[in-house]
Formats: sequence, C-alpha cells, structure tokens
Amino acid sequence: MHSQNLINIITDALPSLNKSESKVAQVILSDPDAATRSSIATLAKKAGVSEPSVNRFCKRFNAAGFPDFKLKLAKSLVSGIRFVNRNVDPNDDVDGYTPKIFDSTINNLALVRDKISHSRVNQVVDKLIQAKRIYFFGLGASGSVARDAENKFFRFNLPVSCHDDVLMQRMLASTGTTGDVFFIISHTGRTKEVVEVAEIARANGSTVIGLTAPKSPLADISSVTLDVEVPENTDEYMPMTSRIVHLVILDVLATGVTLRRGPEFLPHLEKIKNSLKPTRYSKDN
Amino acid sequence: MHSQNLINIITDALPSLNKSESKVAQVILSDPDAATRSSIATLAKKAGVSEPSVNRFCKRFNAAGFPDFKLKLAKSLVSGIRFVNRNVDPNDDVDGYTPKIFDSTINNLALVRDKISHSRVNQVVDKLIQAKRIYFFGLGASGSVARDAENKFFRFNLPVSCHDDVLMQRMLASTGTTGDVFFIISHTGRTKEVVEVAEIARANGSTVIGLTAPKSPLADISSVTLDVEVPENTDEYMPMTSRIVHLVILDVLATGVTLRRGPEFLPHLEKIKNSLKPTRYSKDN
DNA sequence: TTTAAATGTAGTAAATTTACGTAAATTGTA
DNA sequence: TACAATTTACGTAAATTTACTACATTTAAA
Repeated sequence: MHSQNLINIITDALPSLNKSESKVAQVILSDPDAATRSSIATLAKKAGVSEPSVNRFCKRFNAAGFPDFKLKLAKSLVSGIRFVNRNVDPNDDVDGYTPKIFDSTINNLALVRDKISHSRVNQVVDKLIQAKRIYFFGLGASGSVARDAENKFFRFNLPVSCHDDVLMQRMLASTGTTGDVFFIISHTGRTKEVVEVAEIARANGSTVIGLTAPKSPLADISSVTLDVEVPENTDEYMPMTSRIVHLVILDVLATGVTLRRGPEFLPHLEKIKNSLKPTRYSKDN
Repeated sequence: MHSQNLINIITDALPSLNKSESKVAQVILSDPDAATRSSIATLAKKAGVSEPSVNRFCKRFNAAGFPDFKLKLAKSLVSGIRFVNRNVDPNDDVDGYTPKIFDSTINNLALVRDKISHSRVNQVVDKLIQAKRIYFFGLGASGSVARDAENKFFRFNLPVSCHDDVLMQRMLASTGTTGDVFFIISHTGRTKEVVEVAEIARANGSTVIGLTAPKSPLADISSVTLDVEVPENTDEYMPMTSRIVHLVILDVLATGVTLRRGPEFLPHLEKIKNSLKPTRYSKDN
C-alpha cells in the first residue's frame, strides 16, 4: 500500500487499543495540530496517563519515539489539507486561480509519482529498446503529447514517427509487424477509433503500449499499459492535467532508454544539442 | 505572497545569510528530510557550527525554536514537493530515476508558481481577450506546446492557429496587423528565426507575447513577456522541464480567459465536450 | 581604537527515554 | 468458585538526551 495517513491509521486501530492508549488516541485525534505542538508531558496530562504511556503509544505506531511521532503526524496533516478545496472559483482573480492550477498539476504529478508501477516502466523501456520502429499515436490533446514524444525519441537513432490522423494511424497499424511498437496515448482510453487502431496493430503481431486510464478498453487491448489515474474533472474551470502527466512519463521513459544505452551514447546526444547552436544568439552580447 | 515553501525561503535568503548561518542552510538544503530527524547537536556538528547558531538560524526563519523549525520543515517537505536537487545518476535503475524526474518537474512548477508575475498574467489575459486573432508559434519542443495551446484556445470561438514552420511564421507575421496577437513560445528565447519573426510582427503593429526566458532577445522584443526561469540543464540525463511549465502557464491563461468570459460561456464549452461523446465507448459496458 | 555584530562556551532547564517495580488482568488448576 | 501463576499494562523515578539562555569571546566594521 502507499503512504496511509497517520490519522486514519490511528482511527482504524482505535478499537484494538488498551485503556491508556485509547485515552492518548482520543486526545490526539480531537486536535492533531495541537498535539504536534505539545510536549509529551502536556499530552500525558491531558490524556490522564503517564509520560511513558504516551511514548509507548508512539512506538506502537511505528515511530522511533515521541518527537518522531509528532513529525509524522504533522506531515499527515499537511497532505490532507492541501488536496481540499483547491478548485477554481468563478470569482477568483489572478491571485486566486494561478496557484490553484499549478497546485492541481503538482498534486496530480505527485500522485502518479507515488503510484506508477516501476516494473511496468521497466517493461516499456525494454520494449522501446528492442523496437525496430516506434509510432506515437494520439488524438486531440494527446496529439501534441505524441508529437512531443517524437521530438524526444528521434534522438535515439530509431525510426520514430508521430501521427494524429486516424486514417494514417489505421493504415500504419495494419502494415505493422513484430518488432514495431505502437505507443498509443489517450486520456480516457475509450475513443473508439484509437481502440480499433490498437486492435489492428495487435492482430498484426505488433507491440502496443497504452499510456492511458486503467481498466479502459485501450488498457485492456494493450500489450503493456502505463496506467494514469487522474481524478475526474469535477471543476468546469480546472484544466485537464493528464496530458502533463503523460509528458512526464514520456520523460521518464526517454531517460530509461538513455540510461540503458550507456555512457557511450552521450556524445550522440551532445552532437544533436550542438547542432542547434548556430541557430541561436549567443548568450554574451 | 502566497504560502511560500520554507525550503524556497531558505534558498532565496541564502545570499543574505552570514557565515555560520549559511553553513547551517547548506546542510539543511542538502538533505532536508535528514534534518527533520536530527537533533540540534547533530546538525550543529554536521554544519561545523555551535548549537546556538543553529537555534538562531531557526529563529531567523520565524520558528519558535529548533523543534518548531523541524516541524515546519517537515510540513513543507510534504505537499508533494521534495526539494532536494537530485540528479539522475548513470547507475540509477527505475526506482532511482522515476521519482527523480517527477520531483524535478514538480520542483520547477512550484518554483514558477511562486515566482510568476500575476500582473503579467493578467496583462496577457487582457491581450488575449481583446485579440481578433491569435497565432501560437513554436519550434522543436515548443512546437508541441504551441499545438496544445491551439487545442485549448480554439474553444473560445476565436480564429486561432498554430505554426511550427519558420516560413509560415514569417509570412503570417508580415501580414499581421493591430489586433492580431502572436504568442511565441521558446525555451531559450535566443533562436534567431523566432526573434526575427517577433520583430516582423511588432513592426506591423501586432501584439507579441513571449513565453520564454527572462532577459532573452525574445523577451526584449515582446510586447509582454511571461518569464520562465527554469534552471539550466546541469545533468545530461535530466529532461527539459520548461515545456511542461509552459503548458501549465497556458492552462492558467486559458482559465483566465474562461473566467473573464463569465458563466454564460460555460454552455459553449459543454457543447464542445459533448461533441466528443459519440466517439467514445461508454463507461458502463 | 571603538563599537557592533557574529559566533561560541558553559551551564541550566526541559523533555524524552529507560529501567524497574507494582498493579491489573488473564489463565490455569484444584 | 477460589486461588495461585503468569502475563500484560501502567506508573515512578532516575538517566539521558535535547534545547535554550546568559554571558564571553572573537571577528568585522566604522
């Protein structure tokens, strides 16, 4: 499981606690924030127990001691608060909506960071390394993600292309063979055309990688899926953040491929970088 | 200012600190998480200063004392943001590089969130609202950002287009007039072609908005600049995160425009959303 | 040289933890 | 049921660690 909130853990454990422990728990739960700021003596007095009892309570919840417990408690208070009520309000002005949109994006990135399956990432890197050819497909907003991916992956000296035209996608999928990788990006994973293209590709023995929502039709048909569960857009004004998450995942994959290629590959990347120098105004003028 | 992160605050204050204070700052910044777990004595020893120096350091940053400081530090570590400058190591495996890339992106977003000029954002929203026509220009990686922007802004019932072809850009810039907005996206702001296009556009009385690095040639020539200062890529393996920041800023701008349009505009957006429904597999099947 | 600022020393108070002992609860046995 | 035996829970007090304060010394600036 992934980092459970300490307050939840205590609440869950409440019935299994013995007398003095539950006294301590109640005091902490009644005002967790105050608990983070008080000493073990204050807390013990408030709960009507001895100081070592409080200490034992802390250790029971996998803390090194009281200070460590307070730290963990403080942390779990923050993560809870940040996610609440950060929707854009119709009456917001710049000062209001600007940080909200950044925060929402950051939150989603943090969520996916903690949830993404590293073994899946590894699997996908494997497939990309072995690929004879890579196609990046996406429609609408995912179209520009696909394009960004192309811009990243062409550096690996591989035949890479990107397509946002459904007919092209269909045709290419039908001509694909083993060794070809179709990397399909879709927010919902439910766009019919996209799912059909994936089906065609797989029928021809190609590898299909789906960067999409879990349990979606596209996820089901893909050879490997990179699940991105971004909360539904509850707010009319809040922009779709899944594309950003997709881009970062593609960054991760590109990094994975680069590292696999080893240090002898770096000069090649350097060469590409340097090729752009003459197009730029130098920094010192 | 808006809820600043303690680590940001320390980093910003770094130049104004005196000798021993900056020693303490460095130790804390190099591993904030470890700092939250160590005693004042340990930290003082690590920094090579006395214990009261550490205490004074804490008070300087508006903490009641060392324990309070640790608490605040711990809190600012959560909120999804891990601030350590953790570069990708050539020997990293998936478990190593995946969170690092997410963190680096998150980090940069948080930085820009706290630094971006809200009045500039407002100015740009003004210009976009008043625009008779909007062109999004970008090359390379910024090309896909421009495309994403087009995908976002066409919803506003405005003539919007996006171009990543230098010749097209030149021609369009030369035919532009007052009321046309050229929204030019560039990581460095130093690509000659791009700067020239901006010059041409301005010469014809069009508005040029630069989403680019501060103090760059493009920033200088733009009517309004949205500065994005993303630290130089020190690490060979770390991907460029400025494009992600650009995308989020465009999200902010789009939200600004939507809010200005008022609630009577929402049905229009809803209509666009619904138009895609028939292309999707329904969720319950 | 004087003054102010910065940093350190040493002592003290507070907080936390450990060790140990007693009380309570649980279990087994007659 | 009554009464040990045993375990578990809890508290006391001492030991230890931690943080802070007051003052001294150094360093830098005027």
